[in-house]
Amino acid sequence: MSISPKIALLEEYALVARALSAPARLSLLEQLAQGERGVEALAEKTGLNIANCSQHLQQLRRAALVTSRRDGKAVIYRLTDAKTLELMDLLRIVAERNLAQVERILRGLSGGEDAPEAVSRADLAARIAEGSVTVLDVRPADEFAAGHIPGALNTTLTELEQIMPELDKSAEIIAYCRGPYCVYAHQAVAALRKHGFSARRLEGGLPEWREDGRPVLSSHL
Amino acid sequence: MSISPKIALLEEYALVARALSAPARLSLLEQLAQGERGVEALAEKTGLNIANCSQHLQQLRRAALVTSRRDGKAVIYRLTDAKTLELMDLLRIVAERNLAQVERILRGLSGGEDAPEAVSRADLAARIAEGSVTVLDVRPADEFAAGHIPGALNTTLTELEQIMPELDKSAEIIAYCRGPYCVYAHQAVAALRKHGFSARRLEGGLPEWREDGRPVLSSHL
DNA sequence: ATATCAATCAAGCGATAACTTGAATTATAG
DNA sequence: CTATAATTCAAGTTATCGCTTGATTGATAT
Repeated sequence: MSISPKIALLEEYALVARALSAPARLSLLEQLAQGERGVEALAEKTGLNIANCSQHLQQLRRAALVTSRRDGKAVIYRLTDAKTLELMDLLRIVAERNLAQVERILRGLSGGEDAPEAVSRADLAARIAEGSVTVLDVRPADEFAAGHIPGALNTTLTELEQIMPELDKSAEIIAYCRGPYCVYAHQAVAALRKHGFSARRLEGGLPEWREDGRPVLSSHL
Repeated sequence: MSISPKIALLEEYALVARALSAPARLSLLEQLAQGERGVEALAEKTGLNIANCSQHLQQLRRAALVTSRRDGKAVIYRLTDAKTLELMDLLRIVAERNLAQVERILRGLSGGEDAPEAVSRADLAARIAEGSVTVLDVRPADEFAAGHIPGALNTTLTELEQIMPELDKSAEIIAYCRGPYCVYAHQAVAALRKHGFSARRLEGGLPEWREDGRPVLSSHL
């Protein structure tokens, strides 16, 4: 005898939520938000064992949050559509608004200082146009190469201190990274402010910037 | 040694998703979307054991999707804010758009027939104003009493066939129930159409209608 | 205070999930 | 056709989840 359609529906909705309920899978989704990737590349970026990574990706696929295609012997995964991003974002918003623990972690990232408000993407676009900001891309070099905001400077957190002397102290620095789940920009802003720079974080990251239809530059194809 | 803040953040986001990953909890949220309730009432409506129900509610509270207050010896739960509804809705949208299984279930609810498009709440409001529709509330009587669309007729699915003769065949019937997770309206529309009525489903349910700021009538306070 | 009712806590059971390891597929290259 | 590389499958272990049962807490009413 079949279970009630009501329960069957709820099971399906729950399946989608369950796919989002493991940190490892959220991490994979964050990577995929940057662009499509193969299993091996995703495993390396997220620090997962390859078989394990593949299994997580299959769960995401079952929940229809990602899709895959074959390219030779590789299988390339990507986000199904913008709704996946919306879900991730809403999840984060609810957690940030209501969970004390999240606030504590974010405060910790900012070195105890009060972090300034993030800059909206529209504001950044306007300020880039008038040339009054330095844009800092705080992601690994390969992700920067795959696509970044035109005119952005690329640095990792560890290199940041070394290149600080070269930065223009008179212009405000806007840092961004992979997106709302990524903490690099938070940490970069904290480090810069500690050294006397005027710095803020971009709201969202490259995926959101791209989603807005704003220009993205790739170093090599 | 503490884990990285990055992972800690993802754990928190995952906690919210996990709270949404059990059909029982989605069912509780659906009930709470109707209005605040005590544990016992929720247990009865969802068919859960009381202790079990309490535990599920606590998980929802840990994820900040619901809040609770004491009222005498009772503990009253309610949705934290509209974001919780948004999350539930987005979950449903992703599942409906991308999961074949969901489509199959929904088609089954409509008795194999092609179900007509749902009516938007704005359209219904306009048509109520001009008096050209019969509004049907397909929820249990107690929920109807607690709040319903003014002018709506209340019936359960089982009683529907008996009251059909009293219904105006010339006016279109718009059925609604608890909301997008609820299947009563789907089933009522299917039954009505099978009997030759012109019937459609309201998009969303009473919680969404109320959220829009539209009038809601309670039979007793 | 004691009794009562609503809700929560605590312990135990079966089922499921995450991760690891090693084998099996699938598509290309030689 | 065989070899190789990328991915998936399968099996096993440990941990966690959902549910049940019985005891406990917290707030009223007698």
